[in-house]
Amino acid sequence: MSSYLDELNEVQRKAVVNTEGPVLVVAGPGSGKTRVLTYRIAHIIEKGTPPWEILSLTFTNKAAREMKERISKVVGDRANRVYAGTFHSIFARILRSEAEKIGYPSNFTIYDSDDSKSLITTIIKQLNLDGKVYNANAMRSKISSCKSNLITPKLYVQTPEMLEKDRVAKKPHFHKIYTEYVNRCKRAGAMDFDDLLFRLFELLQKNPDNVLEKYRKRFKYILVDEFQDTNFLQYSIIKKLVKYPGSRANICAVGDDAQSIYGFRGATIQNILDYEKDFTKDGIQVFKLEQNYRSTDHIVKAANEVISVNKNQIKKTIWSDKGEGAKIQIIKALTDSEEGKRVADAIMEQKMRYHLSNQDIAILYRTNAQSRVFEEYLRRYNIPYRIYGGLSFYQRKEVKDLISYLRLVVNPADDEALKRVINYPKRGIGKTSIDKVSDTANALNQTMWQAIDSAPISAKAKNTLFEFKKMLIEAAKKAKDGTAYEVATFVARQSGLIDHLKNDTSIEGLGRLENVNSLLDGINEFVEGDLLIDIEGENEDRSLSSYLQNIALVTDFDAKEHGDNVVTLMSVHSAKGLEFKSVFCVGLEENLFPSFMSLDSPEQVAEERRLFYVAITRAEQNLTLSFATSRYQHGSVRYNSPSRFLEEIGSDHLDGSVSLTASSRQAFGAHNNATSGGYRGAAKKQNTSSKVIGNFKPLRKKQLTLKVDPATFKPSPMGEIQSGMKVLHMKFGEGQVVNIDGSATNPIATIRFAEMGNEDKRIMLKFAKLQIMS
DNA sequence: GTTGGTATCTGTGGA
DNA sequence: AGATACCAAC
Repeated sequence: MSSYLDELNEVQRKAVVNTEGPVLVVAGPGSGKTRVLTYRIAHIIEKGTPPWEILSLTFTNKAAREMKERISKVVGDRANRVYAGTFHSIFARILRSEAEKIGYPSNFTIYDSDDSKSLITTIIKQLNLDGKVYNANAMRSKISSCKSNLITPKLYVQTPEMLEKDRVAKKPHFHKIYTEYVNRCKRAGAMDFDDLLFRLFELLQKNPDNVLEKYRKRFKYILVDEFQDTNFLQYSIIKKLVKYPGSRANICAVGDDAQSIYGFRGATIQNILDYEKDFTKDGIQVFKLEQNYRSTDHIVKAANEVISVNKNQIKKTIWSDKGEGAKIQIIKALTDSEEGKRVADAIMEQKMRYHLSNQDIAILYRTNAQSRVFEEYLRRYNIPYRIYGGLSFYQRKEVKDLISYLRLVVNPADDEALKRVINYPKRGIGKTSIDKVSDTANALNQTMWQAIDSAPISAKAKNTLFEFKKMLIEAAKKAKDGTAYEVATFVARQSGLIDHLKNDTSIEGLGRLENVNSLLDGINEFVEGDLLIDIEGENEDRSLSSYLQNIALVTDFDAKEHGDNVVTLMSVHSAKGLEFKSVFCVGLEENLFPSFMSLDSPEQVAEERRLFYVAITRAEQNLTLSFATSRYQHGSVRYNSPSRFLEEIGSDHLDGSVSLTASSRQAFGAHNNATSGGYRGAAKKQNTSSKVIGNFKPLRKKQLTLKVDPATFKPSPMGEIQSGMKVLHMKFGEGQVVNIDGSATNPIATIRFAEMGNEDKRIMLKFAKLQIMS
C-alpha cells in the first residue's frame, strides 16, 4: 500500500482505509484529525473515485484550503477537483445555480449579520413595537434558531405552544417580526447566513426537477469536519444527501464533543449522538483518536481535568507521550493594563529562555475587545504581532459603502444596501424622505427601489433619487459587457464616493481612501483570476455578482499571509484548529471567561468550559493563564473574581511560584498615587511613563501585607493537608484547619486564622500555598 | 426637510 | 467605546 498509510497510527489508519459505509471519528485535540481526513480523501481518490464526487464540508475557508493543500501532497493536482469548502460557500454555490427553482434570482444578495440586524430593527419600528422588549439582536438570534431548527414562520404561527411561550415571555408579537423578516428578505432577493442552509434544505425537500437525485448521485462520498459544530439544519441537509433507500451511506463525520463551541449559532452535540443512532443500521464504525501529539503532559492532564467537570460526554481518554513538560504558569494582575504588561514581560522572558520565535506564541482571549492592552505593550516592547478577528476588511464602513453600491447594481431589490447609500455621500435625502419611500414600499409590497417612483416626496428629492437610479442603471448596463472591475471603478467615481473620501485629508481619511482602492484592486484581481477565494476549484464565473457572493462569505482571517514571524492575537473561537508552542490564555475572570452572558444557564457555562478546553489545548509546550482583579469594561471599572475554570485545574499542574501577588502589588503602588482623569484619555498618551491606571480604591481595603518571608516559606503538597493541622499561610499567617470538604479534585479547607481575628476562611487547597507547621 | 450636535443606551463568539 | 435617539439650527 501507499506510503502515506505508514504515517498513521493504528486507529488513524483504520479511520482512513474504511472508506465504505458510515464512520464517526471522535478526535481529541492534537490527535491528527486533519491528517486522517485528508488521507482518507486521498485514499478514496487512489481507489479510483473521481475527486469531484467527494464532498468535504468544513466550517472555515482556511480549513478547506489547508485540506486541499494536504491532499494534493498525496494525489497531486486532482485534489483541486474535490468539492471541498465551507457549508456556506458550497451551499451558496449550489443555490446560485438552482435558486430560480425556489423563487430566488441566481444573483441573490447575501445579507450579513449587520444587514439582518438593521432589517429587524426597521421591522420592529414599523410594527410599532418597543425596541427594548423586542431587542433586535435577541430577535435575530431567535430567528436564526428557528431557521436552524427548520421552524418556518408558518409553522411557528401554527404551533400554539410557541405562541404561548412568547406570550408568557411578554413578547407575543415575535412571530410577526419573524414572518415579516422572511418576507422582506425574499422581496429583496436576499438570503442571510441561515438561509444559505435553510433554502438549500428547502430546495432538496421540495425537490423540483428531481434536483435531490442529482446531488445524491453527484456526491458519492461526504466528509464533515467539526461535526460537533453542526446544527440540526446542517445535519438534516447531510441526511437528505446521504440517507435514502439504496444509499451506500458513505459518510464520515469527524468531531470532538468536548470542542463544541458554537451553541450560540445553533450547534448541538446531539447531532453526534443522533448520528450514531441514525446510521446504526448502515453499520456505523466509530474510531476514537485519543493520542495527543501536540501537547506535553501537564497541559493534556490539566485539560482533561477541566473538561471532566462537564457531564454527558463521549467517553475517551486523551493522553500524550511527549513528556511531562513545563507546568502551567498563572499570572495575576490588578488591572487589565497590568495584565497586558505582565503578559508582554512573560513573552520576552519565554523568548529568551526557550528560544521561541514570535510565531510560536499566541495570546488568546474571550472577546476581541481585550486585544487593546496587549497590543499596547507588545508595541512598546517592539514585539511584532498580528490581530485576527474584530472588524474585518469587508466590514469597514467605507468598504461596505462601496460594496453596497455594487450590491445595488447587481440586485436593485436589495433594500439594506439601498438604505446604506441612498444618502451617502450626502445628496440631501433625509430621514423623512427615506421613511416615505420605505412606507410606500411596504404599502405596495414593493422594493424601495421601485417605490422611489411613486413615493410622495418633494420634487427636489425625487429628482436627486432619479439621478441616483440612473447612475446605477448605467452601471448595471456596464456590468453586462464590462468586467466587475470596470463597473466598480465607474460606481466608485460616479457615486461621488471617491471625491468624498478625497476631501477628507485626515490620516483616517487617507486610510479610508486606501481601503477603497484596495477593494478595487481586489476586484481587479478577482477578474484577472489568479488569487482566488475560490475553494471548489471550478469557479469560472467572474461576474460582479459572483464576486459579491464570494466576499460575503470570506473573512480577513482567511486572507492571513503565512510565514510572518509575529505573535498571534485572536479570540479563542478563531484559534480552534490551531496550535502554538506557547499559549497565553488571558482574562480568566468570572463574567468574562465564562462570559456574563452564559452565567444563568449551566449548559452555557459548560460551553464556556469547552471553549476554555479548546484554548488550553492549543498549547504545545507552554501554557500561561492570566487574570486581572479589575478591568475596564464598557467604559467603567469592573471587579471580577478569578475564573472558576482556574480552580478546575489540579495544583500539581500549576507552577506555584507565580500565583502569589506580592510583587505585583508593590510594583503597582507607584502608579497608585496618580489616580486622576480617565483611563481612556490616559491610554492615548501611552508613551508617558506615568500612565494612569484607573481608580481601584476598593482594592486597597483588602490589601494585606505578607505575614511570612517568601524566601523561607515552603508550601506543603495539597494532599498532605489534613483537618486539625496547624498551617502557615503567606498572607493570613498561622491558622488551624477546621475542616476539609469539597470534591476530591478540588478540596476546600476551612481554616481559622488567629492573626485574622480567628476568622474562618474557606481556602481552595489547589490554589492556596500552605506550609504545615504541626 | 435636512444637517449637525449632544445625550442616552447597549454590550460574546462568527459563517 | 460605539451606535442610536433626540433636539436645535440652517
